Amino acid sequence: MSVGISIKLNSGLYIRDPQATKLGKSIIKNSILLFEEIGFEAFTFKKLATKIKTGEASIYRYFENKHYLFLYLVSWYWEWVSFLIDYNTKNIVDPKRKLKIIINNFVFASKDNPSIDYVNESILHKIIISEGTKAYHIKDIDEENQEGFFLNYKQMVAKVAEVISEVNPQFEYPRALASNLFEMANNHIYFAKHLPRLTDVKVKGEDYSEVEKMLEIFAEKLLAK
Amino acid sequence: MSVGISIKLNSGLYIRDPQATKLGKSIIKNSILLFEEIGFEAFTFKKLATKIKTGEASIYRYFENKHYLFLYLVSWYWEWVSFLIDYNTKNIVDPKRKLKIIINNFVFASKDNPSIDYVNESILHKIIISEGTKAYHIKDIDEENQEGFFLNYKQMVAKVAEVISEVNPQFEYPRALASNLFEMANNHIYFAKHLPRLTDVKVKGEDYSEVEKMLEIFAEKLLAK
DNA sequence: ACAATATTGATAGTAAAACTATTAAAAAAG
DNA sequence: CTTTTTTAATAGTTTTACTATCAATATTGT
Repeated sequence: MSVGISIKLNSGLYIRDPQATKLGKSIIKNSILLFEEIGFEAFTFKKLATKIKTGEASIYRYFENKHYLFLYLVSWYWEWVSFLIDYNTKNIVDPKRKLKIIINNFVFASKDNPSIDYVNESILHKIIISEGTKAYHIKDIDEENQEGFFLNYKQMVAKVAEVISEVNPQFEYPRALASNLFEMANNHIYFAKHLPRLTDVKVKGEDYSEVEKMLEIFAEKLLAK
Repeated sequence: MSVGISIKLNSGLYIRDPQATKLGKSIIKNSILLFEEIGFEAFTFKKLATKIKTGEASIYRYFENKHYLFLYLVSWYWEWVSFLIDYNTKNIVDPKRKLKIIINNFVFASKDNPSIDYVNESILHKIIISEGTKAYHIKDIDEENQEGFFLNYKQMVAKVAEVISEVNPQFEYPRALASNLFEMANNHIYFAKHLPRLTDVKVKGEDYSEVEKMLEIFAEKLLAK
């Protein structure tokens, strides 16, 4: 039985709603796998089409190009983390505990029972860690922002910033800390794996607990009164 | 008169040393301008060749491809910031003052008298802000790291981490804080300009002083004993 | 159940990007 | 001032990024 998660994303991101058809879901599912396998640069619609045994043109009927498909997946992730935060902080009143849970969700981004079968959240998380920021480091950032393509990220940051302000209403940078904790979580998992001299934490396999601990200490020190 | 800065970069980054010839210098100079004008994705060797009135093939004699040229420029920036830190913290003993100067260099990355005429450091800084992280968010990260292509970043981070440890020897994350201050400087200038709801600071034109202040406060709180 | 409509699969084609190769002309070095 | 290196000009190949067409298949509305 599904827990009833529904991920609604800006309809400007796609031409045809991929969640509405079998082929669309296959595009989502397999693009996540393919981005992880070969990386953003080498990813092409032709390769994806071959993988899911359809024509290149069929994919173009769903997404204008690789960038929009990627942004769709990244937006999905932002929504997913938002959902996790809501789900896991439900009925918790202590803002410090809430923030700890948020940090845990930034770092692990996982949930025991999977939500939507055609999205492998764990692989999606890996993509975000290695290249998630490419979704918004683009020349057309202002036009796309105008279209509301980054609302999911902003809403998630606003949600976290609110908790931060609850922890310490005097803290002047709640949004900056929120986005920084999110970015740091991804960055330092990446650094630990690939450029270890840029960090002090170690990760072994999927064990990111040192990253989590570091973020907790950072947050605690920054929000101390 | 030049101050005598010499920027030495890993020779694996290029096929022929661009600093050694007129055309090479023109490639450096104009690629900085072109990356800034049209962005990483739209940048091609053909367009660059047209801009500097040479053939595409001539550029391929200097750099294997766009990625290596870009990495060359980003490495230049890392070296440049390292130089600025050395230059501006010379003879200063108080580590807290040193760290303030480092933060100032992360945010402004500028120097009154220009160093090398064919590199516009101010435009290079803009490129780093908008897309610098693309240099190391790549599929071949481990192979390229093996080749030493990120040593300039690592050395810069090590240098800053040392100052951080001087400020507070008990602080457990000197490298992570060093890389984070650098990344935050770029990120929050970008956010303030393009995705303002992801930060709390404002930038007006080239005035990044709010970013600087935020980083100072972050560093101070994190390093308080 | 069946006609109307929408979606797909298969094929083909164009324009630009990402290179490689060749050779004559120009520049630099000994 | 001749040998060697470097560049300019041209041409060609493969791959990417995308558009168009249309018959086959699925979906939907009654």
